[in-house]
Parts: sequence; structure tokens; C-alpha cells
Amino acid sequence: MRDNHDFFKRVYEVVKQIPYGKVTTYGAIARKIGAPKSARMVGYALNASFNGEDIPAHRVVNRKGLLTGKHHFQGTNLMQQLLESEGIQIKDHVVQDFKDHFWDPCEID
DNA sequence: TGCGTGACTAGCC
DNA sequence: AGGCTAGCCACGC
Repeated sequence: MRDNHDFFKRVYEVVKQIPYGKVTTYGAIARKIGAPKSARMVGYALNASFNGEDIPAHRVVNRKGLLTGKHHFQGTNLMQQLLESEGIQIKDHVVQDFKDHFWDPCEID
């Protein structure tokens, strides 16, 4: 059963499993961990994930491929730079060919 | 203890 | 097709 504490932990586990050069969405993760309605919490969890965990939060974007969380990152374009470094094209803070780079956590399930 | 906010999503107008 | 509203859940004040 576990408590909501695991919710955050599960988010980290899923995000850490995101392959290089791939991105996913909050909803996909939320649904993967069994909380399709708590997509917001996923983003919240990622914000808290900076506890020192190796969470590639930059690989997590919203359903439209928009870098919604980039503003929460240290720099203004850090998130974008990281994604571009992985071969993902970003235009105006939006992932280009998003579905082409989209990685569904259900695939590993 | 209670209201408001937020890295979202889906549905309705 | 595009904009707005509602639902969800945890955390801060």
C-alpha cells in the first residue's frame, strides 16, 4: 500500500529510467505509477527531487512538449540546453518532434 | 485547522 | 480551432 511518500519515490524511479535523448510527460508518469489524476503532483515531486537524486527532470515535459518546468530550473535555458545536448531539438521552449522523442514508461512495464 | 497555489490533463463552450 | 473551467493531491502560510 505504502503512503504518498512512495508516490514521489516512484516518480523518481520512473524518471531515472528515461533513456538518453528521450523525454516523457507528467501524465504518462502519473499514470504509470497509478495516479493519472495526479499529474500535477508529478511535477511537484520533480521539484522536490532536487534533493540530490540523479533525476533527469529536464527530460520531463508537459503533454505538449513544452518545457513548463524550465522556469524552475537553476538557469533560464539550462533545461533546454540539456535536452539539446541529448539531440533533442527545442524551439521556443517547445520540444520539436516531441512524439518522436517521446518515451512511454509503459513500454518498460 | 483551513484556504490558496502549482513543473498537469481532459473536457466543455 | 482556441480559450476557459473543473478535477486532483500535497505543501505552505
